[in-house]
Amino acid sequence: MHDIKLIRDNPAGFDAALARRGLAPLGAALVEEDARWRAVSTALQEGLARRNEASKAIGQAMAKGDTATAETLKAEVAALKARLPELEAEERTLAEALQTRLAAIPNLPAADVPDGADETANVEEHRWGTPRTFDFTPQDHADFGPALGLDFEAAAAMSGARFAALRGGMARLHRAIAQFMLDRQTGANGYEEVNPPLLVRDDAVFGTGQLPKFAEDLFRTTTGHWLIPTAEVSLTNIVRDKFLGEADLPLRFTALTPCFRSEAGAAGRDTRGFIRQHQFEKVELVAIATPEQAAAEHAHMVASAQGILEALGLPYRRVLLCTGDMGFSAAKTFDLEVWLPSQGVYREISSISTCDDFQARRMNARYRPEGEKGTRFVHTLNGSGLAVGRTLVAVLENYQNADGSVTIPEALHPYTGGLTTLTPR
RNA sequence: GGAGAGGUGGCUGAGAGGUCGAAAGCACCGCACUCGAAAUGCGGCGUGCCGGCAACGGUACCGUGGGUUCGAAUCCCACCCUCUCCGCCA
Repeated sequence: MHDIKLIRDNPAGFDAALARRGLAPLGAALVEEDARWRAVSTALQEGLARRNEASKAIGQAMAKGDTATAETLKAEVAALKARLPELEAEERTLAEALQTRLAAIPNLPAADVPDGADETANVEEHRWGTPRTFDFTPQDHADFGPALGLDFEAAAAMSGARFAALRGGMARLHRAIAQFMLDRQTGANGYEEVNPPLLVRDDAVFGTGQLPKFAEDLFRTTTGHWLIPTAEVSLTNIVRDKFLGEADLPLRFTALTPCFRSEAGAAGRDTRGFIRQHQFEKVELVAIATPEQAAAEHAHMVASAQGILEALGLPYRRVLLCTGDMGFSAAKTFDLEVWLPSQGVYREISSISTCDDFQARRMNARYRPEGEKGTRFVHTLNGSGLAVGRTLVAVLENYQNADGSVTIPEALHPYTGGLTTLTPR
């Protein structure tokens, strides 16, 4: 959510930032709407002030037993009051309209984000690891996975497309990956483990920015709850409506949760395999920071996610997203992309964003700066550390053998109960 | 699901139609006392919005939304949440 006061002060600057995102100018229209609201709001406040003044006088007159004066004033206020409901209604309508417009505008890109229309303008910043040279043609996990316990058929029969059942060693490997990640993030990386709600209300999803614009990407229950599309929603909303002390910051949260996405806009994309599912698990990282801490937290989060890939020996690259490829709430985003030998490309496995105070405004999350009066909005950051399903795919493909088996990376051995290889049945 | 109790400032907690943005205590900040500290005393201390360079003024906010009234933290209605007991249940 944007601060109307900043737009009021510099509508041209606001439009320039929107243009970087490929959006049409809105500044002038917003400023005009804001001016109309303020005019009505001021008129309403003046009316209320007069009413309050007179009511107070009535109280004093009655205390003195001066009923005549009291009755005169009562008539006066009654007349004045006839006008107030209209003003109130108008003020509310205008305020809501302005809020609705503001709520639909994405965050503005940070200054150091490269301009661009789509992913082709993203900037590769870093590469780690050398893709393995195979002495056979590496296969797609969707082809050799089923023999190892990746059961798409059974899942399709009960749930339809974009679902899978993991069985036997495959399920164990998946669980091992998740536990390994969670242990890393709660250990040296300093994130507090959270087991959060998976069903949340409108306000929570509005707070992180998935609502109101992206309802069609989410699943909704008959009770009106939303299934979280990412634990970013649950973890970030921990601080909703809070006034934090500066000494409490930064807060770091992590959670291993299922994520649910309707994939409404992805028809036909990644229909084979385990890459894009309606339901998947992810270890999410969230940080709540002061504006001054945010950049360092972003770097720490990136390092925390990269550390997983490095420990698993999975080649990856880090990409700085351009203005046109960023999500709604993000001011600056790094994607980590893991090497998939069957496709011969790097595929997104983590997205790590700083949202400055955009989400904090939406959920009213503030802190009291030390040695300063008043309050400020916190900065929020989120990132995957990592997506478990896609990590499973990366492990399968990068560690596959000519005979259709998969060697489990050593870092996972403490979690696999002695299992070191997945062997076709 | 049934019965009951309750949601007030950072915390505890009073207030039960008017001068209540709200007592008191704790916490916090400033000043005094002190070599320093503790203790003590004095003062300050909510948030949003609008106006103002500012001092400050106005307005809204006592779970949320409506209603009654000249006037609502206080009365009425609905909803949300918390707690206790009973039932059911992983």
